[in-house]
Amino acid sequence: METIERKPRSREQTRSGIMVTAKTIARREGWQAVSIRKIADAIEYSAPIVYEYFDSKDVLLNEIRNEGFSYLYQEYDRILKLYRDPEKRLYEISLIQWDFAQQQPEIYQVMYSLEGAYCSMPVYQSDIVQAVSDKVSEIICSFIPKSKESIRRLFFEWWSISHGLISMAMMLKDEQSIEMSAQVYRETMRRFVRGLK
Amino acid sequence: METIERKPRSREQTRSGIMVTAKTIARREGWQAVSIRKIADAIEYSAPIVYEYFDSKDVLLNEIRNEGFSYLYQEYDRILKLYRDPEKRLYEISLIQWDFAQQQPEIYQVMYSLEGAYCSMPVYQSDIVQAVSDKVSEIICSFIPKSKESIRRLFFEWWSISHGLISMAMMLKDEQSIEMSAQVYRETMRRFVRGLK
DNA sequence: CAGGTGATTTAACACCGTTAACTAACGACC
DNA sequence: GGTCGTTAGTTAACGGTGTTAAATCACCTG
Repeated sequence: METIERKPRSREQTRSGIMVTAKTIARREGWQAVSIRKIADAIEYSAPIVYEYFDSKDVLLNEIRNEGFSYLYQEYDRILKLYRDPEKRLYEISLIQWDFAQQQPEIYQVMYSLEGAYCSMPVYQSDIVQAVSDKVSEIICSFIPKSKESIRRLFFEWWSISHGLISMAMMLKDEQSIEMSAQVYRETMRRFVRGLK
Repeated sequence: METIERKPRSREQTRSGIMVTAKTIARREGWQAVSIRKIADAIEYSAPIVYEYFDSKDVLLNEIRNEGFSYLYQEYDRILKLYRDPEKRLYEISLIQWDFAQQQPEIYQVMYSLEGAYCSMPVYQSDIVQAVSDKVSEIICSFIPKSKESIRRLFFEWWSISHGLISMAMMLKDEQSIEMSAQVYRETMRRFVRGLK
């Protein structure tokens, strides 16, 4: 039997409200300013309510991280349906990575524990991260089928180069124009993709 | 009559003791476990004493970060005296970056605000970071003299690729052998250096 | 009406960074 | 000797954190 909704919000609404609020505060004031009490205030509840939805702050951050990887997974899928050429595919996926980091920096930060957005759970223990890795690895493999080991190395290299340029651009955003960083990113990723064949 | 059990230490000794202790705790338990009180306990003083030496925790972390960049500066200098070939120079400097991150991960973390080692002060405002940047830029310039803008882009690219591989290797250290990461690092940096001429 | 049940809050604990107020020891001067 | 100022070091406190146990309140059922 469905209970009557006293509050105009369903359980799922409240849950996602907590996540949205956390991200909003993080975007405005940085992750280190995100506290359970501040989130509770914003959603007009008391602090312990947050623990009805998330076992700890750590799992809340982990959920947001997974949300980020999940979004990337979707977008990668979209690209795979749009293009057939492996070169085009990998390059477009690289661009998605960049755009994502620009448009939702607070999520990107929590995904890689950047700028005080600490999440103790290791990334690789998440299924969605594994799925994203597999998807990209597959594209690299479709380039030139190589040994599993080689594919793994190339994926590691692609991921690292992309992440390195993105995180460094974030770090230097106040002294180096985003447009210049974006140019270097595009050139570098294009060169990497070309170098694969 | 109870005597003072605390060893008489000079001001400079105490100061560096604080920094060493902070790094030791960070190495053992991670940066998020480093607190002023814990440091004070370890050096057998009360918490406010730490503030006699550092205005805030932020300043303390910034000092440790600068110490890290200062070490790199020294090592880069050593390389410049050892080799004349620009290609060799840049490659060796890349290797120093890697070794440093492996041997003193806690310092590397605070240098780039990784893994909860948050330091609010922006890196580029530090003179020593500027000096390190200039040194590497000079080497890149000695390769093929190009426009200031091009040098800047190449330095940004070198720094990002190196940092990307290092931070990703750190992140995946429990599921991907360091030796494999090191191999990819060496190959990638070698390829980058070769590509410059 | 009484009782139970689930949602929600209050109060508390043990920490955190940071600062003000206090104490104990020491040397200088009268 | 006694009084002062200085200094090193402490304790105690403030407002904040994540987290949990206990208390409260609104509602449905018997």
